[in-house]
Amino acid sequence: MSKILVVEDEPMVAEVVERYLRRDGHDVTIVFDGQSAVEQFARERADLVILDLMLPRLDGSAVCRKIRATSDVPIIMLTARGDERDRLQGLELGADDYVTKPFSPREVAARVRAVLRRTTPVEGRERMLEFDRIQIDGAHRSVTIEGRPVALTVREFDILYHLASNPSHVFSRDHIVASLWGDDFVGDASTVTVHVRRLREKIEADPARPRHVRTVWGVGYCFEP
Amino acid sequence: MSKILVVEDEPMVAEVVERYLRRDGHDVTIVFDGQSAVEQFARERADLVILDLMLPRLDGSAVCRKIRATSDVPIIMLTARGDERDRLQGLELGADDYVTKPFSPREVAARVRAVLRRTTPVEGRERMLEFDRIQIDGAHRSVTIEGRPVALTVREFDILYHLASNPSHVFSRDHIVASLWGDDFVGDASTVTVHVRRLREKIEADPARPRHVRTVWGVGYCFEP
DNA sequence: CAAGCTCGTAAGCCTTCCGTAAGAAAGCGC
DNA sequence: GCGCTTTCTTACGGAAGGCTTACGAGCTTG
Repeated sequence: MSKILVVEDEPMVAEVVERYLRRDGHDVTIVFDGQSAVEQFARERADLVILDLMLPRLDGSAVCRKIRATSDVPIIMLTARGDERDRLQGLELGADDYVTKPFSPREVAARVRAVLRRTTPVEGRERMLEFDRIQIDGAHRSVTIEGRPVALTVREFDILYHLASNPSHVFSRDHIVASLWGDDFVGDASTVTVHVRRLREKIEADPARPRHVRTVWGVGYCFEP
Repeated sequence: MSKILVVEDEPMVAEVVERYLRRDGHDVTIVFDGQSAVEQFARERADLVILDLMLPRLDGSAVCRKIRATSDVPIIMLTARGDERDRLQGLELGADDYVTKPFSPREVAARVRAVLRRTTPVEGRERMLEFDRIQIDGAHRSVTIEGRPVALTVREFDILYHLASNPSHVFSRDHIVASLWGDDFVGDASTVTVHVRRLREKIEADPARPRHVRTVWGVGYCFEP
């Protein structure tokens, strides 16, 4: 789901938090001191940072400043119990939220969900794509062909929607992989081939001679109304 | 969305709160002392006031009283850390809710949403949703299927109502949790799964093959008339 | 206070989906 | 037509997501 960087010097705390975040499907990286945090963040941008204020080598506020210098990534601070100074410092530095110790890992996970919901904008690309024979409803994630509803899987729908949002434009397999799976997908572009195959099985009258999802030899696929 | 007046003398805090409220689509005005608050409110009525109790020139309780003299606008108090006296004073003065410092901006935003939900009656709320086989009465919170009344629990009804108010629109579990439980719910979205299961048990002819509350794999649930 | 409901959590099962690999077929240049 | 590359097709094991069930806590009711 999202890449989260946890900066916490107490291994036990870090571990518990990690477990909870992983359960929410996040990709978690842990570092135990401030210096490593900055380095790690420079190396690989996270979608959210959980930052303890008390850290060895480089304290939380400094880390926050350094990160803020180059990024608007949401930051959740872990502060000592209700310390007024900490709080002000945190807000001043641009933390998006903070949790005071002692905290429950659940609470942290909940905050993470809330912040992510807030910061990752709801997909605005939920258009309705209508053609003579085929309608693709982005909001409902449903497809009808000649009035008949067709059940597509997540991948199939995403591919169809992607292609159909630019009719007769040719997309390479690599492009499709990058758009739908993300750049960090380690795998073969041939996966797309299989999905297209299954997609055709569902939406084409004759899957062997596709009419809507055409193959452009040596290049990729394109959607024709 | 709504016009909100923030009365807070600490610019940093005010700014963060403002940022959060704006993200929720509100129209935010900030003033830094009590006297200005009263004047500003007289000049332009707000839909909600966020009021620090400790203020220069004219303190929060006085401001609250003055505003209350002419308006029923919802007021959210910001009080010093868990000070019992402050809290009582706040409620006594007619505040609708209060948040104790130190607070997270997210918490304030959540309270604002909650208060607005409470105080501004949403149009179309408590509607009567009628379909061929199912009638859902929002006002009486009752449901009939083929003329036969069905007893649903609070959660079950809320979920059904939520889904049915947008037929064939797909809602993710997370979305449902956020809408019905609120942002500050600490818990698993799988709870929804269980409630849906129980709901189906009551309204579907064959719960294993649901007709009305359909699962959209990898996405969520949707209601079909 | 006992009985009954409702709700949230956890655990195991089951279905569906996904990615890969490998051989078959098709398109291209010659 | 012949080799070569690209795409199609198929099958399969693992993973992910959803379903189901059970249970304890909390609340209400009698």
